[in-house]
Amino acid sequence: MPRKKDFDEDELLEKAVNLFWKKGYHATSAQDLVDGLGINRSSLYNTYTDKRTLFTKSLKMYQQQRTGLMLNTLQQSQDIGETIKQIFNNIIDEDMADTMQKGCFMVNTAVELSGQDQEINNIVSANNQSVEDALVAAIEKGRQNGQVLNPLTSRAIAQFIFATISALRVTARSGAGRQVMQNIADVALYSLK
Amino acid sequence: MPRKKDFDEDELLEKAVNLFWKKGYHATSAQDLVDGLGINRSSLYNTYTDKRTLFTKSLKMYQQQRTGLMLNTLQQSQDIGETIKQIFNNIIDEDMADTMQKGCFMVNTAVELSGQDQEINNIVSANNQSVEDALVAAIEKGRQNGQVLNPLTSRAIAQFIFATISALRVTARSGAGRQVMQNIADVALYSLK
DNA sequence: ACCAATTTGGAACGCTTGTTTCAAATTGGT
DNA sequence: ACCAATTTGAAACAAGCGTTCCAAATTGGT
Repeated sequence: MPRKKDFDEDELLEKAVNLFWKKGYHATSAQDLVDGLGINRSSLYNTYTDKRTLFTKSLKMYQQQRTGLMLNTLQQSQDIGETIKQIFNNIIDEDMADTMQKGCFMVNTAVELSGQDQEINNIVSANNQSVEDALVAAIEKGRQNGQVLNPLTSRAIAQFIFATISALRVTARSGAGRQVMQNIADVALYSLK
Repeated sequence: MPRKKDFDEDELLEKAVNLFWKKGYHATSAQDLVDGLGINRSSLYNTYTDKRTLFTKSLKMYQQQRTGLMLNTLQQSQDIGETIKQIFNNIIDEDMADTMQKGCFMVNTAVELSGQDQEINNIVSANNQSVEDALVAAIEKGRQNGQVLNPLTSRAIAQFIFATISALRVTARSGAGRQVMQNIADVALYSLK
């Protein structure tokens, strides 16, 4: 049998995530990837097929990790107000800790590519839908426990919360400071009361 | 004296806006611009210097037109709730009428480039600030007229409204339908009550 | 009608893009 | 120790990128 790869595929995929996340698909060149992953061109191409496939794999890995965390948080929610506040705070802390202002890989990709690439549009849409559905379930549960007084539908509120999350991450990517982020989250939370 | 240009610079600039708006900076090639504007390469380069300059001019034109309209609307506001609702509805109508799902040129650009290009970052930041300030003024006025019960600061609310506008346009760019857009706007408006 | 200024068209530039090729190096199994 | 499979490195690929060049065409002013 042959020799084994002397690098870890997933570890490299994580590096690819960060490269694409920072500069987007078009602005990240094959050379950037070779340099950033620290492997040879050949290895890159015979491991990940091509740039687009590597991008797709990167996006899927990101989605599983990040969205997975959020779905868990929502499923374990006991107090919907606290849960949403916690989600907002996590986002704010993460974005403020990121010196590269990367924002959200999923949102960035949606803006850059979802109008021009059907497969990527599907990944983005499926992700949005799963988060939205988890939000609906958590809000519905909170409503039954008397935690939600807002008379609008749970789905409408869920779509609003999701939109606010997107907005926070676009805001962070544009270089806003913590106070702005906190203000947006505070006003959004106020609307749930 | 020499012959005059046989095309209108601003008219062509508007075409450039639409091209960059649709596909973004990196994905719009010089060839796309030549085809889309319908002029020769030479004319393009000796009129607009280069691709980056053309992009910058396009972005500034968009900013003056769109933001100008919004600032006017806000300055003439008599009922802040109605004004915000009207702004949201205009955005929804415009986005739903756009078969190309272009979203907002300013938001798209912020996501694609503002982290990597200082000059463009400045244009985006200045734009955001002017809209935010106009929102603060209009909210402040509404507050004095008893139209705003929300106890949070006018600036916080302004930043939230601006974020919601961004979110609406990212949502539209991702391909969402009218109902989703309307739901987001409805919940956001509820928070002003 | 002519001159001078400017635009125009088309070819060509050098460079970077994403991708492929292939021989050499490496390694596990027998 | 050898074979077979696989990875690796470096060079090369064609295609497309943004940009420049220059001769030809066009036009206003005198």
